[in-house]
Amino acid sequence: MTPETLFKALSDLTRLRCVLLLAQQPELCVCDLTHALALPQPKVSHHLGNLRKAGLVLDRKQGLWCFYRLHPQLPDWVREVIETTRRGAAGQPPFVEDLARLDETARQASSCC
Amino acid sequence: MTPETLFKALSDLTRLRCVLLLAQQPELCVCDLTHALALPQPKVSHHLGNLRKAGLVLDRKQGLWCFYRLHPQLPDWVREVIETTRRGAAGQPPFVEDLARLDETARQASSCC
DNA sequence: GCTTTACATCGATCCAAGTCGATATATAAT
DNA sequence: ATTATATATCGACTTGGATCGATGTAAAGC
Repeated sequence: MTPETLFKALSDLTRLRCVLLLAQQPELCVCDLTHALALPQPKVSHHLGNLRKAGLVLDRKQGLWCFYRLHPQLPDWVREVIETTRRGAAGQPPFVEDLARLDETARQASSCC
Repeated sequence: MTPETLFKALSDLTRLRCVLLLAQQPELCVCDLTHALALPQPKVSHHLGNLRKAGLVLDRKQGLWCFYRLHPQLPDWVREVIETTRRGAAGQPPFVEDLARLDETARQASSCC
């Protein structure tokens, strides 16, 4: 994982939003991410594919759903960059809204998975 | 300074190399950066302009030279991301070579400024 | 004044990559 | 089998942005 790979991955807002959500949850399925980000499913899926190719996330298929999580073997400095960014971005749009929508679907148990 | 702005700025290798060099020096002129990166001057200047527009660096004109430095009022989390990256990238190409070339010109006093 | 040096900008080209809609695949349920 | 749901992929279009060479600007020295 080179710095260039990491920053290219995080330079797109959709991917950044995915990563910051995944940094707060053990794992999330595509439909939960789609709802949290309020974006078309193909768009989210496309960017998750990019993150997978970049080595930032790992996916686990279970039945109909596909759960994504941060890659468990990320170098320390990469985890640190993500965590620092998460703290720096906390409270700012659109990241607050993403978390709010995620919490909402979790609380309603209307989650698909 | 939004996370998107920061990561877009750092997602280009030329800009990342500039920032990591500037993170280790109080300031550097364009010609020193050009030598350290071993890249055409218009290319370096162009990317420094991008970094300036992104609010990551500040320039100070003095006579014939233009000195760049990291913006003194960067948010803490931005400085932390840069510093973490610098540590993570230490010892890897092309960043080691950049530092070596920078030290070389400094030691030879063949520096233009 | 002229020349040299340092830096920025312009114009043109080109490629990566994001977006969107439609469709394919695959699993589960009835 | 058929249907529904979740996800991935494909093709077409479009845009942002990187690259390069040439030129412009501005300061310093002679």
